Amino acid sequence: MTDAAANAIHFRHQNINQCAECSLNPICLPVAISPEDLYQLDSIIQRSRPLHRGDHLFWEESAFEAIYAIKAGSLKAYTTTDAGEEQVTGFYLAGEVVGMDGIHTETHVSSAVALETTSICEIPFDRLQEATQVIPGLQNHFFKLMSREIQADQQLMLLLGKKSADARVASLLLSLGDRYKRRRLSEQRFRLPMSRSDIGNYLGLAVETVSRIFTRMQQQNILSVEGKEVCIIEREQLCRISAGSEDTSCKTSRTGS
Amino acid sequence: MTDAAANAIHFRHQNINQCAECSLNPICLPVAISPEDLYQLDSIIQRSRPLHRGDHLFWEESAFEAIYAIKAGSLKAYTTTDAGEEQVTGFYLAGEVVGMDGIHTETHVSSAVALETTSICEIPFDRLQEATQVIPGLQNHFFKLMSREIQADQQLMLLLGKKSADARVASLLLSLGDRYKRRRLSEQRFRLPMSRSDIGNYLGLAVETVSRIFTRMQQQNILSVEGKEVCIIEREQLCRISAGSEDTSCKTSRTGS
DNA sequence: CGTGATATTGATACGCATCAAAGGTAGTGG
DNA sequence: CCACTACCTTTGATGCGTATCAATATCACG
Repeated sequence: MTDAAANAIHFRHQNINQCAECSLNPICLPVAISPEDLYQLDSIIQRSRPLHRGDHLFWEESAFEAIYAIKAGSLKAYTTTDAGEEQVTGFYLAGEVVGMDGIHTETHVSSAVALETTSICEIPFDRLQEATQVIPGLQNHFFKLMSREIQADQQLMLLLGKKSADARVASLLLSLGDRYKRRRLSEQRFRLPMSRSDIGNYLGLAVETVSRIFTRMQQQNILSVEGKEVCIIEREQLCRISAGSEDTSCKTSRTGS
Repeated sequence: MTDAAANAIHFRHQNINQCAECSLNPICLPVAISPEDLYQLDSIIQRSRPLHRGDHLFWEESAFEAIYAIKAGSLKAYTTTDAGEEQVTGFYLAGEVVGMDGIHTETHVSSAVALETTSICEIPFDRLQEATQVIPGLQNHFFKLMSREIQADQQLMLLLGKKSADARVASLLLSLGDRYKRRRLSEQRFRLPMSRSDIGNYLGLAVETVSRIFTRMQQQNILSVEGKEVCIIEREQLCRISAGSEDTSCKTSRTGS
């Protein structure tokens, strides 16, 4: 056992176990871990930094050293193309884990930047790996986290490859709703932490297109949008649009394989 | 060859260790594992099935039980949208590992089908997890494999979200070349295992568009295409097209994997 | 209250999908 | 071996969806 770990155990009686008390406990990394093991996990987590809007958590091409759980706030991740433009690869909300892209090359292939004031739990990867060898459920849980990232990415690929602009926006809104719901927040009424430009970039659309779709959906009483505040009025309809089966200006099947 | 490696192979002659003798050894799962551990890994791998063109390795929504290393041949993975169309999410060549999408939900979220006659090494996931607790480098290597999948997906997202049709096709060709190169095959001249329709689906393009781009690039002497046989003549140019800027300088070999 | 960033709205242009049809290729059975 | 079918690929003509350009309008913030 390392000195640091020994220290951590020494401190555990004086220091509160933040993981155990964190409201995100059921959806973050510590899920399904016994209380004793939770102490150990807690001990390797660093919680130094509060980021402000625009601050970077890590940069593309920087050395990969840790993964990061979001305690509060939100981030966007993006890569830079050879031509110098940025492509937003994901939005990360409280309770979600970011930075797993760098494991392979030991260098981050994306940058992560705070969209608002954001608190981070930093988990050094080498320490985490040691912990996975000891704490029973942790390795599997971490595998699942990575697998979820893969699933999410594949959903986005599908969206970018096949769906219309309206379907893309609808999908994003539904996804955000789902994720807020996991945190016991309202699924229908929430605040978009990112700009229209970020949304467009993420969805492969021009800003103007995103804006137009928001206003059109508002006119059709599917949404209510006031700046960054969104309220989903007709969830059913949004699902239908997201799935591609729209009745207004409907186009049926495209590219039948 | 090192003495250790020589010994290992000698030792193996009594109990055949296919992993040790596999030509894909340096790029597949067993990379960076000691000969003794390799033997243990080998023991949990099942090599029963040779797939024929069109045979499925696993189906979407089937239970997740194993991951699969490709010994020879190639696969495509795809998901099915709510509307019933398929979206190709990836092509997998010899030496690559497929099926990691299912870990999270314990159910596959994509199907995998052979593009040609294909040999598979099946690795039961529960056995693999046990092995990662014992074999030092294996857990890390597996993390890296998953991370590589995430990186590849993000490259594709970038491609689908930002790039022109020509850039998409160029990127795919360069990626395939890179991957063949890893296997010590020609980077410039290879056979496309998938149909034009698969390519179009994967890249978010119509079949006709893919076809047109192939012919145009052939006219410009960038490629030579004869059916499924492709030869990259002007790699530099292809890089430039892939990067999106028709005349800025080409970077060195793109990762792509 | 001014100043730059962000968001909306309209007009036009262009890339790619779609439709249509011919040309190739592989696989099958007479 | 050839003929035949079914599928895959290529090529051309046309239209739609979304980007782009341009001009306000609105918000954030010192």
